[in-house]
Amino acid sequence: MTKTILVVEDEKDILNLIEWHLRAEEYSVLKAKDGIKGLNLAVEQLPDLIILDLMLPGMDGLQICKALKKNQKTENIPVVMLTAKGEEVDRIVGLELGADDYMVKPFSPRELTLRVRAILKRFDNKSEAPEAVKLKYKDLLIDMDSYRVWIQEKEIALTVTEFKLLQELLQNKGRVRTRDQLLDRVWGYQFDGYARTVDTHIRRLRQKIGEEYADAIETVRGIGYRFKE
Amino acid sequence: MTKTILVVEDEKDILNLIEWHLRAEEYSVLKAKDGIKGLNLAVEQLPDLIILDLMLPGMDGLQICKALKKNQKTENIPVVMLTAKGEEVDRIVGLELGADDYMVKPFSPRELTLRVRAILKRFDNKSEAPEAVKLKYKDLLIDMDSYRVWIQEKEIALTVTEFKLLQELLQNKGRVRTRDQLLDRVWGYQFDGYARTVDTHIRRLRQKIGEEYADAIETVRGIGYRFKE
DNA sequence: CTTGAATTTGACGATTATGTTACGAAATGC
DNA sequence: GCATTTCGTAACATAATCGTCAAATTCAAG
Repeated sequence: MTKTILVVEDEKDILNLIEWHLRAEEYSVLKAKDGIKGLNLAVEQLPDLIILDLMLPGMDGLQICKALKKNQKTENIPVVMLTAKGEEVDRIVGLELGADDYMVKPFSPRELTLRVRAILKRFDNKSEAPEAVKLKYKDLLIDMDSYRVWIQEKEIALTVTEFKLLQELLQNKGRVRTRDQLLDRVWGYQFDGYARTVDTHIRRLRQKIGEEYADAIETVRGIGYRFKE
Repeated sequence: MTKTILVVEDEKDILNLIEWHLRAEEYSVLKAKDGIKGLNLAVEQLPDLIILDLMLPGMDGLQICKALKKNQKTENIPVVMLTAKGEEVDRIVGLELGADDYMVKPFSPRELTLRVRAILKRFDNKSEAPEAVKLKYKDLLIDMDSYRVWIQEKEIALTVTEFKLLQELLQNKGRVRTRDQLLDRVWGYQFDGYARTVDTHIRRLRQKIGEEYADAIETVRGIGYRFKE
């Protein structure tokens, strides 16, 4: 679970400094001193994050970034761009080309590690979502990307609430979700409505998906609902 | 079971406002007006949640947070950081240092109490979840996640009360539970029914799980019941 | 073996949780 | 800005579950 970070930087001292601080934070570090090597390493090792100097021999940071974002394998790896003071004009360009953050040299080690941690956390969450974009139960298929549902190839029109409810139940197939849990996760914790609201939506959902699948949403009396395993 | 919340905030008005709203929600409130006192109170009283202003005299929110997370006794207490608008830069830092949520002033009382409730719930679940979710005795298997019970792969339909009763006995395999204990733990301490009620449910339970397993629930005359080791 | 207490058992009415439908308000789309 | 959809709530219907009671049975002690 320890994260790997690729650092592409031609100035040896800075490279080592960064490496040292990242290792202190228990990250695994890969190093490259020019753009070509950096790009190759990135594709081979698929690190969890890439720190990229803007000015590089061989192939500069912008080009590498562009290349990374074009490659399906690497397009989702977050990139932090390092720029020297005075290169500020290029900031926007760098971000537009797909970099996810930047830092202006000189930066403090503390700033670096905080930034890295923050970005990794952000992308962790991101990558959790796309994990399962599609859920299935028998011939019922739901696509979390497009918020659509099919039963035997035929699309079923669900409202957003119904969709989320179905998704939440299906995602936890076999586990009972209490009404409170469902309210929290489908409606959001800021909603303070009645638990009966859940019932009503369960009812509508069941109606729309037809008897066979309606029965798959089991009522656990006194607790809540559960999608049949 | 009423939760205690420590509020560390130097502005008297805000402190009282927060206190008032939390009390309205039946929380027990501790107050501190500077960081040092806050930290001491936290360690002494071990509240269930700490609301921490970022800007404080004596010792600022970040330092306190850091200190709390270093102390084994307090490291698992959730912290909500309060930041004034414009201090947003510190958000990440605050969260990185272990705060579990933050709120930007000014916030509405409603937002506060909802947030508090959500966080407490989240942490409640955390400490409950890692418990064993499955119990076994011979070919009898119970799954606390789905509230289901099987005997030799065949599912047995139990009501929630029966399920909890079985679970309670099985969890304390070999130990005798008095009827009063069972009433407390299965029905809840607020229930004031007769001990005979337990008998009836034991009866129904025994009936449903079949002779072999019925016999595993032993009657300890004059005391209560015990699940055979 | 007798006896009283404890437990088992079955029945029943009460209670409670959920299903169902309807309706007005809010959100959404055109 | 109007028409339509979607939502949350309430009210009622239905069904599952419960707690209590009382009679039957078992148990243990003498």
